[in-house]
Amino acid sequence: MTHNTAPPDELTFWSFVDYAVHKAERELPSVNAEAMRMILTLNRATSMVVYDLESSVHRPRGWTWPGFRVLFALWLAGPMEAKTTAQISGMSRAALSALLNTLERDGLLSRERATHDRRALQLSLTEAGYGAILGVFRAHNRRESAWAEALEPEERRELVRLLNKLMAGSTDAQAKFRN
Amino acid sequence: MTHNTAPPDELTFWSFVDYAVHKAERELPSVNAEAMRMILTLNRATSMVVYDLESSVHRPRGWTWPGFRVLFALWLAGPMEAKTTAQISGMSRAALSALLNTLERDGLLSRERATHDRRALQLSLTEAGYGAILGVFRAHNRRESAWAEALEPEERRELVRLLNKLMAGSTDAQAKFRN
DNA sequence: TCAGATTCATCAAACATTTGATCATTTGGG
DNA sequence: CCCAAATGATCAAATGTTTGATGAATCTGA
Repeated sequence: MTHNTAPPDELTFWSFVDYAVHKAERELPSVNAEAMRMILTLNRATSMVVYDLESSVHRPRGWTWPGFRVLFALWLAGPMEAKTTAQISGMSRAALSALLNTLERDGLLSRERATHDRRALQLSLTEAGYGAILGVFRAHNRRESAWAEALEPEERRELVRLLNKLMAGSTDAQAKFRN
Repeated sequence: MTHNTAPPDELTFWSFVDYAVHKAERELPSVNAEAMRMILTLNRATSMVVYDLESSVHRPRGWTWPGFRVLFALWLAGPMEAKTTAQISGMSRAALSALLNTLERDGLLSRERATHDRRALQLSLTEAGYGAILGVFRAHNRRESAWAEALEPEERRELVRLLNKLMAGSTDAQAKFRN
């Protein structure tokens, strides 16, 4: 660092955003500080929400966040091919393959060869899996509600609108998507 | 599912948000759909941004997202105790311990026992680490800029404001934070 | 029809993360 | 002063993720 400004005494996960943006602006004049702040804030906010949900809802019930995502998709969209499950729950096919070992072992879902294409895999919730996702989702949604109360209804809609616009713009940005 | 509505043919990572919220509303009348939509959208948007950054910037350079976060913190805040690094880069002390093995092996940072407390660890970037983070951050920031262009300047500020408000409200929500 | 290309799933190795245990050092109270 | 409690770091085992390779089934075009 050219100008070695000491960091404030208590630098936290959250206050680091402000600190980092200002520091980067001073050190690297070419930086796009607006963009940096937006992406950094987005990541930190999401990280806090996920940490809370995972540690207060999922882990205590012996679940993981990725496991929840798979069971959630299967609960809402019904039995489907593994390829689709990977798509809509946001993971690679290889990652899902590994994850399925745990979920199947725990008796939450079943893997079956598809009849129309013997390469493909058909996934479906077991009875136990169906009962479990119902209860876990209720707890999950209660925590979501607690988070949502931080904003006014109008603000929540605006946040969703802005995030949707961000995603819609990702094609222009030539963003990389999962296969 | 009580009403077995077939999912639309092409259910994608992104379109699943809408599908899931509507379906959950029908199946589970007690659901807080607003909250569900907000958190789901937040997670998916962030996930897309992170996937793009990691796969187009970090992985091709042999870096990982968590490794970048650590080097980034160290670059901006300067040498510091490992405990602080874990705090501001958002990981547990145990996770950082494991991550340091890789980063140290790759010659990007150095671990030293702190002089004032021989239990504590002092972390600092090596010359190589300093040079590397500079280059990687530049590329990282260019991708951030591309994402940011999806929104108008005023919208970017509003998004940041809303996310900050969400975080500020997390104390009221009794959210769980990392130790 | 059949051989090459494509698609689906899994495996392997490296990496990162979680919880809970262990070990070393420091601190604080009697 | 000294021992118990607290603190900092690491380890161990289980889980999940990435990239790249492999094997099986399906498709395609000559």
